[in-house]
Amino acid sequence: MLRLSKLTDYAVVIMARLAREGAGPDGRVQTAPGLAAATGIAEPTVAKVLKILGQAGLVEGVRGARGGYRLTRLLPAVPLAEVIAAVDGPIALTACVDGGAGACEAEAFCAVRGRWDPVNDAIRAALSSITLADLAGPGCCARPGLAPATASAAIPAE
Amino acid sequence: MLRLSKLTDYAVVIMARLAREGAGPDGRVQTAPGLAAATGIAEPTVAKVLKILGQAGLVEGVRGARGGYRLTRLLPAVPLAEVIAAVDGPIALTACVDGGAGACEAEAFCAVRGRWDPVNDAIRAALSSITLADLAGPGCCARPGLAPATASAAIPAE
DNA sequence: ATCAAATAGGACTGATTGGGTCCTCTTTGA
DNA sequence: TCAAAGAGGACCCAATCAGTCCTATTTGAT
Repeated sequence: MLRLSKLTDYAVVIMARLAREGAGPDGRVQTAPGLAAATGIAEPTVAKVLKILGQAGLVEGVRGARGGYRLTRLLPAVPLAEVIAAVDGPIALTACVDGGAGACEAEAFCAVRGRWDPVNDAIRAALSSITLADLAGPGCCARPGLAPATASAAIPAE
Repeated sequence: MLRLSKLTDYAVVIMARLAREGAGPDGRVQTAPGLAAATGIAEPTVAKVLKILGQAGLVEGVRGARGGYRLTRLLPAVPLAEVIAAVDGPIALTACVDGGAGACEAEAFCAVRGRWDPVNDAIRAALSSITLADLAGPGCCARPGLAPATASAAIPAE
């Protein structure tokens, strides 16, 4: 069904939540347990997603007491393709493309070998043109001067 | 990794092979065992894929002795999105979109609810703009007047 | 009329993948 | 010195999918 993993879905939700909580670049950090409570996602899963996002450089982890996570970029600067690549791995519809020779046993017969590249490029382009801000919607990107939202703040009706 | 299923990959290969064998609309039919031999895909799997494609109306099955399959449309008229939808199901990156209410337990918290639609549309558009002819490449679409290729015919160097 | 070839449809099984959890170590503010 | 929180890795269970097989139906050929 061409679906992406749940982890990627969670990643988008969590990053949107980080932005709403004011945990942007150089902002306050937000803890994994706090984000779990705010999003309804299980705490260990939230921690796992944040670790992955941290390795990809999409969020920054602050260790120690009073630690937590914050975004390294504002949502409009984060293309969806980057989040998917961080969580799900490289964006490629078939295993052939990056597997090189030998990955496909029907290589000698394969009539479509090497022709998936335009498809993958098209998908990548589509996912790169959409940013997390598009997914999070207005009101999710905390702007300077705005009162920081708390976890109990009402979610704006959409 | 956003990968589509192997069955979809097989479907593209098989349909490209059908075109190359001259089994286009109103053309000769090609048997499942013959296609299996020509593509290197296991015969039961070929049969399974053809059955699925037949239900979707992408190929036409002729029953009985001397039966087989033929394409219902020429490759340039078959968008890749249609093949993927036939084999893998509807193209949607998340389960939320078509599940309606109640499909997501975090619905009340979900900050990105309903915002995946533009993403799905972008993916669908990208996959609809590519036809099987693009994937099969030149030489795969048998034109009237051309000598019908046999299974042992050399595959044109690409 | 009978047989053989081939599709149609469905059921079943094994393996791969990924979601989810847990444990330990390190860091750091109180 | 302690507690809170992230970092990293290992592990287990479940869902999904690929692949196979069986049976019924159709239809041309003998």
